[in-house]
Amino acid sequence: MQEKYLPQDVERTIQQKWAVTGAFRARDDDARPRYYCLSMFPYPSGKLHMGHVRNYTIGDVLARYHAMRGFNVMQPMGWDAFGLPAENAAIANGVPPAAWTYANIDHMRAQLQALGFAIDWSRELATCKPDYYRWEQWLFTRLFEKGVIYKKMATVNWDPVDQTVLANEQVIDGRGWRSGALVEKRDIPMYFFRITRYADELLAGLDTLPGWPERVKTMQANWIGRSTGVRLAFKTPGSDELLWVFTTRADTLMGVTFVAVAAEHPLAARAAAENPALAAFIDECKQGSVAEADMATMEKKGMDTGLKVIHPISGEVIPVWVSNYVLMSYGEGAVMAVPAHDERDFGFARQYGLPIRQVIDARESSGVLRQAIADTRRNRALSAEEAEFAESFAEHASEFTDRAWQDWYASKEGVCINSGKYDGLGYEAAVDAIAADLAARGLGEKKTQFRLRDWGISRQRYWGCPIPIVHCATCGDVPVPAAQLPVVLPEDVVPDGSGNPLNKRADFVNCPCPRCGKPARRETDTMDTFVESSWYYARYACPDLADGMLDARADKWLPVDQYIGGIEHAILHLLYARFFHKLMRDEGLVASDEPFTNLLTQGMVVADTYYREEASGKKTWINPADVEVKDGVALLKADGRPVVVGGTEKMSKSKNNGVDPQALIDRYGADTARLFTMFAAPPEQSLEWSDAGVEGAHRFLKRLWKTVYEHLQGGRAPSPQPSPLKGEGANDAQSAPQAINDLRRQLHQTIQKVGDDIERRKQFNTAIAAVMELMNALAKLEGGDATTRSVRQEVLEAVVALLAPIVPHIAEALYAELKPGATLTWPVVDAAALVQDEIELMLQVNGKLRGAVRVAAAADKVAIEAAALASEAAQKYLEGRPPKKIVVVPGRLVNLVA
RNA sequence: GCCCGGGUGGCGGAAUCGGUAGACGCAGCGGAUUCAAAAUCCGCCGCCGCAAGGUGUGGGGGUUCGAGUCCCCCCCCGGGCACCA
Repeated sequence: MQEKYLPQDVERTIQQKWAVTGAFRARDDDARPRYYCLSMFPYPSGKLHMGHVRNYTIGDVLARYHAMRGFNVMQPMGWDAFGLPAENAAIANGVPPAAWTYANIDHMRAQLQALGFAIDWSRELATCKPDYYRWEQWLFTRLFEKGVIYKKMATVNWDPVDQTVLANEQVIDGRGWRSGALVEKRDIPMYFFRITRYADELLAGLDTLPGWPERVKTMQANWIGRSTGVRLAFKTPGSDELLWVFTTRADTLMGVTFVAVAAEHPLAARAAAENPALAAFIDECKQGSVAEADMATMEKKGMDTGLKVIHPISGEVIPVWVSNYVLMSYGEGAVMAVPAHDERDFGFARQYGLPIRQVIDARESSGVLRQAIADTRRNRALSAEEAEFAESFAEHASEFTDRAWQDWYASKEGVCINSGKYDGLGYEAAVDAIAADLAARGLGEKKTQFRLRDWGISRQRYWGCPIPIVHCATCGDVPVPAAQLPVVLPEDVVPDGSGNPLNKRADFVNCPCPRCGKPARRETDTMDTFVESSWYYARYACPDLADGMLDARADKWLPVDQYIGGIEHAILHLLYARFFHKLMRDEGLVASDEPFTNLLTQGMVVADTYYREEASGKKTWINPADVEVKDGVALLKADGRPVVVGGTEKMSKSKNNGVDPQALIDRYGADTARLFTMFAAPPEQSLEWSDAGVEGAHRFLKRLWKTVYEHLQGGRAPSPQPSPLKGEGANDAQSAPQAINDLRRQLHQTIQKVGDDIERRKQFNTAIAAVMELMNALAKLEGGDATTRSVRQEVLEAVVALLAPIVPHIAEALYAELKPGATLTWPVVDAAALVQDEIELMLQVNGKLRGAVRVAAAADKVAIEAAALASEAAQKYLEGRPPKKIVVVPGRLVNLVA
């Protein structure tokens, strides 16, 4: 055995051994229980960043742990290879996206291999390869024929200078990222997946996923946004036409003071025909990006159309306004505005001097007021501000000050007022009564509405999976027949940033119509890259299948037992993948309803961002590795001049703040990199990157190596003894020294804890800490007698096994020295070693910690109370008076309440 | 703006079911070893205080014998918002 720990040597040797034995091959015909462990595949952006290392180490720890416990483990890897960054690189460097992508894949694969992940590389796939996307196209044509995919108009960001569609990310402050031109909204035809047809099932399915984090399920449920409300109509004077709106607050119908419609609403267009000012306003609304965040934060603007509608119950005449805060894509593209009880309506009404009518009495539900009332009841004096507020609320609520308003606007708790016959009704009763009255007049009904919209997948981009449709003047949109698939994307193209280069490729565009044979045009839009990532997990089961999308092997491996990926995918990717699984199920391709049984959402690895701004306003992002921070000033290492500090953000290509883990691996080895990332923070929490602490992880591994080396200098000791351990040369009645029994108890407690931390809690930092504590305790154990050496051997064997999922190279090398020829398996807890005779309880007096008492482990409440009362602390703090009450928490503490 | 998380020493974090706040590690300080340094080993290390003791988990209030943990209000930071992946 080498005296010194040389990670590079160890890792090279062990990795070669794994390669030779095919250690990570997942067998389709293995009868043992399977464990399909999947980490989200990376976008091949160039090199691994710390987020990848973290993600894949978590997956690897779980995969290796389960392998040690006897599971047939599959851990595959692939490449989410289509996407925008490849086109950006092409624009910047003139390299074809295909060549750039393949080069990146080769480099990143080598990095993953250097990290020693237990990946079955025989299942590797890349989504940009025709043998992968062919089946995506095949499924597309099937779904198109079924009507699950359809075509309609949709709004995109249009850069009028570059003459191209922009991604939301490419719109910065309402301008195109390259041209700087003001972005416009433009309507173009797109293909849509009818995900809304599955909305109910996607929502209900969340309840069948106990292995998913609650927060992810909540986010998805809110995203789907099922709401029951009322769809109701306002009549137009002098015509049969109806203006429909959807509302979840029909109980506030009597408080409607205006109706607001989206700029794209047909009614607005009609009014604008005779009103140039209105037409100009509608045009103005078309400026800016389509991103919802932008829509929601922009200044609310509106204009009176001059049109009037009639309130369906009161018959009142109500003005119709056009406003940019109403979205055409949600509900009916029109809302009934109740300024007293909706925040946006309220703001709008105040801005334009529209009337506000309170129709819900909800003062008790006010948070601020509730607190004030509670304080008053406790006779706490209110602050001047609170008192003033409470008073103004009580007396002048109807004056609609901004603050007072906030205290009733959104509540469903109050009862109707100022609402005629509905006065006094609560939320549900009022909605029911109003819906019934509307139904009787044919002006409304209860309706379930979803926030979720159909999934538009057309992208006006080159580097993506071609949409397999041919446009024929005679036959219309014709799906490409299965025999003619795949529609292959030419790989020799270099985009220049002005539109989709496929349009300029006659050899791609021109083709005969598959139906009538006449000359036709191929669709040049490609698919959203979320489509590829929605089914890759299934393809890993049969990546070599040449004549179908999936075969029977899919159900052998699916659903995925453990899925691991960034929290940033909590909604979109995970919802689309769940949706796709149901589409594949309904095509008979898989049997299960959900793709991922257990989900671990790792927190983001974040890092500081730095940039320099050019005169044009364009920002150049600078990698933190190239920046030096001195006395709070950030300087570029290259030129020593300052750069702007942009805040801490998710590591990303676009902000260029990824930290390259390669330096870490080169210097300390993969095991140190893995140990440190697992030790730095629990997986679900975000991790602010810093290099400090890596040394500590490396030191620990060196110490472990040295401890094993020194122990083995005296030869291997025999296997662990059965409990209870006997002392050396002692007779049967005499037990081993206390120190040895204590260490063995700690050892078996640690085995228990580490297994629980990995398997149930999925918290590896505490598992590592427990092993470190055990090693610290071992270091204090002295002596070279047979019993001591045997326990030392037992501890070291266990420590190496417990760490093996995290630091597999060093673990395997040390295990081979400790137990030649043996295979690493998970250590077994010796229950007898855990037994304790005496325990220490904390002693509190009036809830304050005042000391401790030692009692027998089996002591009952009476004995514990007696011991507590007899203690020094009790004498001192009770001053002779008997306690009023004694609280005993078994195994923990005793509290004397005086 | 809306939805979802988070906030604990100088730093990363621990405290799993309401029961010893700060495990483990980093940094720092002191010591041993060394010609010296690195490496290594030992010890100290929330804050105030000489001490006794007090105080302390973003801020304010509450429930409880007992609150980092539960409830109410507020502040700050991160993620997502449908064309970044």
